[in-house]
Amino acid sequence: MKIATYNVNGINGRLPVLLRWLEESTPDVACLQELKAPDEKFPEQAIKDAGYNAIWHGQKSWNGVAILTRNLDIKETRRGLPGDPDDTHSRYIEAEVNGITIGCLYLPNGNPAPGPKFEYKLRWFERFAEHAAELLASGKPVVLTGDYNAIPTELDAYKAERWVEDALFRPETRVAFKALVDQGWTDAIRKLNPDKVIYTFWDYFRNAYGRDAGLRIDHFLLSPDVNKRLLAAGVDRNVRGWEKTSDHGPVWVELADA
DNA sequence: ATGTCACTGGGGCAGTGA
Repeated sequence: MKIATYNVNGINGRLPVLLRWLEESTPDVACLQELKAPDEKFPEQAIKDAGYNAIWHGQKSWNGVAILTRNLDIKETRRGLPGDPDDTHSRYIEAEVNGITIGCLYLPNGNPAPGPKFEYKLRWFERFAEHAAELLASGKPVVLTGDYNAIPTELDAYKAERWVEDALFRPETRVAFKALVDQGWTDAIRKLNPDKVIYTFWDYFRNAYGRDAGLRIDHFLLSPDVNKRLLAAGVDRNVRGWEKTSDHGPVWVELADA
């Protein structure tokens, strides 16, 4: 079973890129972030024609998350992150697919930091960690994947020293990410590549992709029994080189059957 | 600081978020 995550940066603007990637990569599950579209503008028919079922949680202009499946039923278990009824951002959707609970998240960017956006990021991170702990305690197989907007370590950023003041790499963000993983999750990409420089994002400025000046901010966290099933993990970095592409590349894991 | 995208309102392009 192949599960992927992809920050599409505008699902309608990137639709040709998304459809091409789905056709070439054929993930069984695809978690999408940054739809940048309200619910009624989700390209439901094009996704269906590509062979995928979908659930989505959209929002006008910003954010927005979706889970797509190919030949698998989706049972939605949560829409929106619990813990703050005043939070209006569409940043979390969760479903049970093929016996696995899959959480698809778009963690706040948090820049500029310090400031209210960074405070929102840290609060969101806390709420997410609480929910993650509950999922872990349930004993069910769980995958939490998406754009975490968190650079875990110096290995995960080109010229990390330039990112120390940025919300993606500030100490508070790194501490929050490490505390989350330390609940008992496995960072799938890092587990299979302990020392390798692997990026999932290259910004649009200064030919970052051409220079491979990237960041690793899209992550797969696996619960212990999913971790035992982990066969492979990778980044479809070539997709970042396509025309009219997102600034993120798709990331995926391959799991053995239960 | 720089730089480049997508989206919105409103009908060109500035403002916003990333």
